[in-house]
Formats: sequence, C-alpha cells, structure tokens
Amino acid sequence: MRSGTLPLPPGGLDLTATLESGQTFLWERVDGGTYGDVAWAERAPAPADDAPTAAPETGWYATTASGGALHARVRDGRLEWRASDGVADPEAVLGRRLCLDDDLGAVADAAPADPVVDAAFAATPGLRLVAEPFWPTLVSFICSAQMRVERIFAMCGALRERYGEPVTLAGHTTHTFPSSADLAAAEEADLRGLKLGYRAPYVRDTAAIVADGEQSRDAADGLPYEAAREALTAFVGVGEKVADCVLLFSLCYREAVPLDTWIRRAIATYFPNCERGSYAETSRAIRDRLGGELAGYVQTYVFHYLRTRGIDAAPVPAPAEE
DNA sequence: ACCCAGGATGTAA
DNA sequence: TTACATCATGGG
Repeated sequence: MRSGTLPLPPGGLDLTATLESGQTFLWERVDGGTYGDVAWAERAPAPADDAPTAAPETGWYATTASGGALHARVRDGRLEWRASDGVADPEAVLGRRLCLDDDLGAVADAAPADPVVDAAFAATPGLRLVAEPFWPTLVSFICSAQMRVERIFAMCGALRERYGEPVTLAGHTTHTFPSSADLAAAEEADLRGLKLGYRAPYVRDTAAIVADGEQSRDAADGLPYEAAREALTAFVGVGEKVADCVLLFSLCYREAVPLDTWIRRAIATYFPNCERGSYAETSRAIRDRLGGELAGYVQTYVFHYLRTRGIDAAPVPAPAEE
C-alpha cells in the first residue's frame, strides 16, 4: 500500500457532496453508512472542527482504479489518499476523476447572477463535478431511471458485489465494477434479482453492444455537444436525459444540463420562460440561462441545493401565480 | 391507497 | 414530430 496527501485545490473540496450527491455511484464510505443517506440539512455549515473527538480513521471513501483499491478523504486541509500497489498513479487518478484542476471561484464568477444560483453556490462550497470512467457511468445512469439517489447506489453496489472482483485495502473490501462482457453474460432474471427492475434488460443489452464493440464511447468522442448526446442514445436504456448525465459526469461536456425531475421543477418554479415543450429546445434555453459552456456545472449546484433543501428553499420563492 | 423517484421504450395518432 | 401506456421497486 502507498499513501500520500495533496493540497486542496482552489475553492476546496467537499468530498461528501461531490461523491454522494448523485453524480457518481462508484465510491462508498469505508466506515459504514448507507450511500446517499446523509442528512444534508443537518450536515452543518462546518464539520465543527472538533478534531480531537473525531476518530482518526473516519471520513474515508473507497473506489477502484485499474483493478486496485483507492481510498480518499479530506483531513486537516489536505486530500489524503492510500492505494493498492496496482494503482498506477493515484494522484493523477484523483485529479482527473474529482476535477481537482477546476477553480471553483472562477466557476462561481462565470455563473449567471441569479438568486437561486447564488444560493446554490453559497450552500455547498467545495462541490465539484466528477469525470468518472465511461462504462460504469453509462451503467449507473441507465439504472438511474425513475430511481432515487439512495437506490441507485444500492443497485450499483449490488452489481459490483455480484459480478465484480473483491479488492481489499486497509482492512476494507470493495469490488471492481463488472466489465461489459460480465454483464453481457448475465441472466436478466439475475439482474432483476439485484432489484434493477425493468432496467435489467437495458443494462444487459447495452453491455452486449459494448462488449461486441459495435458502439463505444468513441461514438461520441470529439462530437459537438448535441451530436454527442444523440450518439449516446444508441445504447439501450439511454435517452436524452441519461445521455446528458454521461456527457456531464464522465465525458466532460460541461454545457450538458440533464433535464431530470428536479431541474424540470426548477425550470417551472424559477425559470418558466425556459420551458419550450421538447427536451432539445428546453435544454437549449436552460443551458443559455445557466451560463452556456458552464451550464452543467451550475446545474450540479442547483440540483444539489434543491434536492437537499427542497424546491421552495431558494430566497426568491417564485414569480408563480397566474 | 396514491404519488414520486437524476426516464426509456413501443405504439398510435 | 407529439401523446400515452407500460415498465419495477421502495419510501413518504
């Protein structure tokens, strides 16, 4: 095992918000706790700084990278990590997957002046986008259809435990994400047993497509945003919304604004003039409204703010009423 | 019991 | 193109 620390990037890093807010389902808490069950409202503006009472082994998150285990936590103003020997360059992996090069102050400055947006940025400093590997992200968001964040964690965790390889580090065992070949060979009934529901055949069929190589992330690579979104819908179980999630949370298309139930609710409540009927047109309108090239980053803050505080939490309730 | 959750698909107009 | 019905599953 190797370990080390990195300085926190400009704007800080809220690991819990970044890893449990529904952008990625590839990390789990080492010291127990159900994924995504954080009582956000009570999570306090600050961790209280009562370092002496906190156990020294708390706060770790675990994932896998190139077949090995990788743990990370924020401690004393540093990003601590430890990794199995098989992980080639842990610090590079963390830098890429947690978007540590992003200057959050610059992101906030580039965001449009708006009461909801301002409140969202103020509510969760240190929240970052992620850039997770394509295949696990694709499967995660196929599973996300009509599901709460907590249950998406449960489904992805079940997939890893059932089909992945166990990897142990510092006494904690996690599992690698199953390959496309693994899931292509899975029985649909078996996947349903993992509580994937009607998403089971979607995952299996998409796995077959990827395993056969007839469609890959390269289909979207290099394409302009809207063409890339269209290309990803070639996978089974991937519509425009899921495609937007994959583009934003894996392929670094930061203009992508996934129109999920929360963002649609935000549009209805705070940006009603952005509702244009179709996904494509509403997408363009809210994208322009939230800052164009960085609209997806702004979306991440607004999504997390509204989902954890409630739709009416914003300072300006709504222009509503006929 | 009903409604909702980071929706997608197949079918009919 | 748009409009529905249908699809699982668990929590409020």
